[in-house]
Amino acid sequence: MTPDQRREAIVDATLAVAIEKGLASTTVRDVAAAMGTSSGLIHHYFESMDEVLAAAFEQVARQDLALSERLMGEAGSPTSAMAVFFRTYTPVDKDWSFQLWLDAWAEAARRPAIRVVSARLNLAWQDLLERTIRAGVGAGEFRSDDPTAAAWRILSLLDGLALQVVAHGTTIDRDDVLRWAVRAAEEELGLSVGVLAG
Amino acid sequence: MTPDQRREAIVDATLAVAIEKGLASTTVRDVAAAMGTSSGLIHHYFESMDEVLAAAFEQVARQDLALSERLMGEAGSPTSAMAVFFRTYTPVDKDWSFQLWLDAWAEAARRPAIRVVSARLNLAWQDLLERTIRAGVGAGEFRSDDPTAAAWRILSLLDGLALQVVAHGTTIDRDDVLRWAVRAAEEELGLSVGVLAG
DNA sequence: TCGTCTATTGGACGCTTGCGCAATATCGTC
DNA sequence: GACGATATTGCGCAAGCGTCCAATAGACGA
Repeated sequence: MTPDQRREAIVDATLAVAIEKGLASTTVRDVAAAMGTSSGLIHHYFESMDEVLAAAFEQVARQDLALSERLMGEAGSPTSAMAVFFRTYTPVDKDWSFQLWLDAWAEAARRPAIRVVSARLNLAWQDLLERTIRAGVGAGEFRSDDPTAAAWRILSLLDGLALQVVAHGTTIDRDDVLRWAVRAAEEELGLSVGVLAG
Repeated sequence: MTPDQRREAIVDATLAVAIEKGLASTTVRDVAAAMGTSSGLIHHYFESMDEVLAAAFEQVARQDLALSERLMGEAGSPTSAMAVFFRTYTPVDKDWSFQLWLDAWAEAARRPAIRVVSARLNLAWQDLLERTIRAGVGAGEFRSDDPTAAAWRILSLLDGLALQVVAHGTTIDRDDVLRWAVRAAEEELGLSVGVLAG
């Protein structure tokens, strides 16, 4: 294995563990066991465990963003791009990804490395939404007098609702999140009810 | 010190530590040191550290809720109660309180005691909002075909936006949060622009 | 004054953590 | 085939954690 491959393997293994145990309780030994190697190897490629965790979080967050960005780009119109956004942002089988976001937000205030990554990626999501909204307004599909605010509102409402599902699991369920967020977005963008659903 | 006073002292000390170090990395020894007592004493009053942390978080969250509930109750109408809600939910000088919410949401998945408290208090906030909305609809001040969903949307949008300020500090600022959330709520409840502001 | 009950101490226990380090395996190069 | 570089091992270290417990201190009623 080349150094680059090995670094990648470490990040992948870290991710696999973090999915099950959470970012905060992922240990060097866990990662080593997941790779089938020794724990010392990880410190041969990374200065500290914090850097490993930050790299893992960044990878997952960037992959999710890249996937949504690609699928939204392939959509035929801003309206269907927005529908794709809702489907890809709230996948049923990826609670662990959102749990990583919760961990990151909580840790951001105290860990500069995490704050930088988290802020950059949140901004990137908002930017993706804002560009889509502006395109929709330009194409006459959406109506919005403040695309910046609209993008933040759509994103933050989804975050706030999804948070309830992932953190508590009992307050509201996944269907509520998607239904309520989609409905708010339709209102926000001047669309008729049901256009963004399904 | 009576048992009640001691319990209270433990919770207070835990809070003081948690505000600085975060809920997740507050240890028994930290709390004992903050009180100037031994660590064993804490386990004489609490079954586990999880319960201490949950009690500390609950104290802050219940105080905030009680304050909002009281002030909203003193408001003359559902509309002004809703305006009071926005002013009390986003206080300038209490970032640390919202930071504890972030900690709690992230830890909820791993610590049952925290999950229970966090879920209960989130539900209580939603319930407070839902009751206000229903009162407003009954009084002919609001328009809403689903007060439950409306309450969750208003609360979650505010959480999602506030999260950006507290976690990152750079993406958006406090004024944006209040302005955007208020605007969305006015839309949600069929109010004219500016009614909930100031 | 004595006895009892409880608050409080302070350290031991077992476990886990990130990290460092000497020893070993592996592999490309001459 | 030998050698040097480096990838990899596996264990040890010191520190930290929550929890538990025997011992002590102190207050209060009999």
